[in-house]
Amino acid sequence: MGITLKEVAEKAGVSRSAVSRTFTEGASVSPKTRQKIEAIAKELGYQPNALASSLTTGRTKLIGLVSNNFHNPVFLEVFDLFTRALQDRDLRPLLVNLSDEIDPEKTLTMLQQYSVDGVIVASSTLPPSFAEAFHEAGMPVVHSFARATQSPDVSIAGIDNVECGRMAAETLIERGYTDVAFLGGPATATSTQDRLKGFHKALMKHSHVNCSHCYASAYAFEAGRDAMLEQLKNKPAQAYFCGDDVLSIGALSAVQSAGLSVPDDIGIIGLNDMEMAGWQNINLTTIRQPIKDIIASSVELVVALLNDPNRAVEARVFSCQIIERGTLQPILKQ
Amino acid sequence: MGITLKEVAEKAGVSRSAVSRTFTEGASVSPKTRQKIEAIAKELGYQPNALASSLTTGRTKLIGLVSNNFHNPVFLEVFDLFTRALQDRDLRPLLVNLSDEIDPEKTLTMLQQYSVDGVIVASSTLPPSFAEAFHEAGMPVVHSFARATQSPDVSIAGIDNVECGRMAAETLIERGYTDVAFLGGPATATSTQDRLKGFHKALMKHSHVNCSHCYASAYAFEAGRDAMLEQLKNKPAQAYFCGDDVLSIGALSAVQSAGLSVPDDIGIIGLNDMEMAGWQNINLTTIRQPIKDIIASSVELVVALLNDPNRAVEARVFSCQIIERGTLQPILKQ
DNA sequence: AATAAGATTGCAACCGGTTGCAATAAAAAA
DNA sequence: TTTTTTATTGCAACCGGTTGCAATCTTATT
Repeated sequence: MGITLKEVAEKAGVSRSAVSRTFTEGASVSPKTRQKIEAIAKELGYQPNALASSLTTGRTKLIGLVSNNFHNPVFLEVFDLFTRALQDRDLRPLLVNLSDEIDPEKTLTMLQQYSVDGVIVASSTLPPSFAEAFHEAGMPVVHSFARATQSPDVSIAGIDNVECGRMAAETLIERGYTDVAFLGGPATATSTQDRLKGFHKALMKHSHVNCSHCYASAYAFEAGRDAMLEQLKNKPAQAYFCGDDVLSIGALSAVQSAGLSVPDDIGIIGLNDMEMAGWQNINLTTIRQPIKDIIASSVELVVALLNDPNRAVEARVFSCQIIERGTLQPILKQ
Repeated sequence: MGITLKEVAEKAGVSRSAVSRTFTEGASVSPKTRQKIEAIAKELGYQPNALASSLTTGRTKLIGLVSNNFHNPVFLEVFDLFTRALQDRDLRPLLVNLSDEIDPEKTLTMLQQYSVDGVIVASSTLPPSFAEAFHEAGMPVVHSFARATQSPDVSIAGIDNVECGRMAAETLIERGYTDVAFLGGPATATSTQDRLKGFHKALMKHSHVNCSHCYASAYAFEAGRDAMLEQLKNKPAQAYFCGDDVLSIGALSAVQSAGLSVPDDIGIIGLNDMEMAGWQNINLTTIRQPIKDIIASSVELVVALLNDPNRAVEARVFSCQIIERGTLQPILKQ
């Protein structure tokens, strides 16, 4: 389809090596020949074939971007940030939609066939074994939004979900709620488990506070709405820490459907601080996860990893912050 | 990094050709040798290198998925559907985030360097020239959500935006509104222009109806909100046809902030029927664009195009449908 | 001007596959 | 059993580049 090295070389009256070197950073070519070659290349519209060169250089500049949540609006932000960060470093995201996959096997072979330079697993719901499978196959991997562990088996970038659970609990206590609940995401997700753990642990110290929990089937609007509707059938808690913002919005909608008001009847606090949380008709009090930093860090890590395959596995954990909006009672005056 | 053809061939005591043929659909290998080779390949963990083979076959199975709107939630649905449809056909989406690019040049060379088999431009705001640039470079291209023309220069799949404008206008008239407006997306987008055109044209026939229009700077929440806030400073219209759903939600939020109610004080009708439009706390009356069909069609088209490069350029135009929810006055009794 | 040091260049082999062609083997027909 | 026909296989060239090495050309040094 395109012009090849050989054609340029012939027209320029030089060897193929010369042309190759002209397009290779730091290779030895005299200014004179480089100029001649560049002129002819431009004239012919020559573009070096990245795939062919990857054969010898061993670099494709392809990064597998693997995710499984295409129903949570926060992931649009995630994809935006990832694609830009990768493009800025001259890397190309090969997007993999895992929606129905459980097994890393198929994805792994595909990524191997395309010799991606590295893989980023962007998900808080996939089990650690998923990223580990890539890692064991010898690929540079970063698991973004993964469980924060001191010594993970693959490099991770994310937040300490236990700590987030604690923050949520203390925020609710501060507001004077005495009957609170955790409305988590999928029970199997590490993020859900950790948030619940931190939430419980912090509430232990406050024996006067009643605490319960339940799960939504996914980090998605309908799941949150359904879970909250279920809660409303019996006696609901005074305030809910929801697994994430989209769940919160689902829950919010359920509460409103029931003719109750937020925060007067029921309080809600989310997690993520996605763009929508700040929309004035949602106005969700939430815990901000520093998505930008996590993603910048993830890309940085995967690049470092592919430059030095023996680099130690590393965990980058970012702290979160409460964003006060309108879905919790105001703080109690002491 | 990986096991190569040669290693498998040596261990199996056959030629490299034999191994290659074993992994090539429809190639001639005896069942006996195929079995032997497959066993050894599995044992060694051999994966054929897709990029190397692309050199001779001329097929990479890579499809450039080019978009510029990572702030409109409907595009999460779009990416979900595209990635799945492509994966189902054993194609890989190479995602390109155009957010800041105006010029197709850089993207074009990148896609050429990676020898993508085809390109899908998913955007209703990019000018037609963008997709045309790829087309002129000889790539199979489909422009999804493009302006519907009888004879486009590149294949397209989308809706007839003029017709949508008409539908919106007639819907508003049916409800008895006599002072209506179009709150469009970016004025430069063909989708905006066409929707306005159809809207105007339909209203021409109803001289008793007053009609105006304005533009939001992007298909995004804040843009819609800002535009509506601007409207509210003066005397706003009775009902607005908003450029799309996310603009509608922004507008909705502005109306509510102003202490007005929808649909009692101001009516709103959107376009797209994205998932969120159906959320019970949004409940937006809108025009459904058959995203699924458009995307399925786009992928079908690009596949057809790459199987037969001489295939005629084709336009696939889908019709839309009003989805009644709660942001317009009920229909007038005759 | 002669020599040494440094730059530039082309050759040829290689990256990991595919494929036309001719040679060989197996199956079918005579 | 011999001859045809058909299936399988390996050889070698090729896809579009890169790179170590040795040859050649420049430039600097003495």
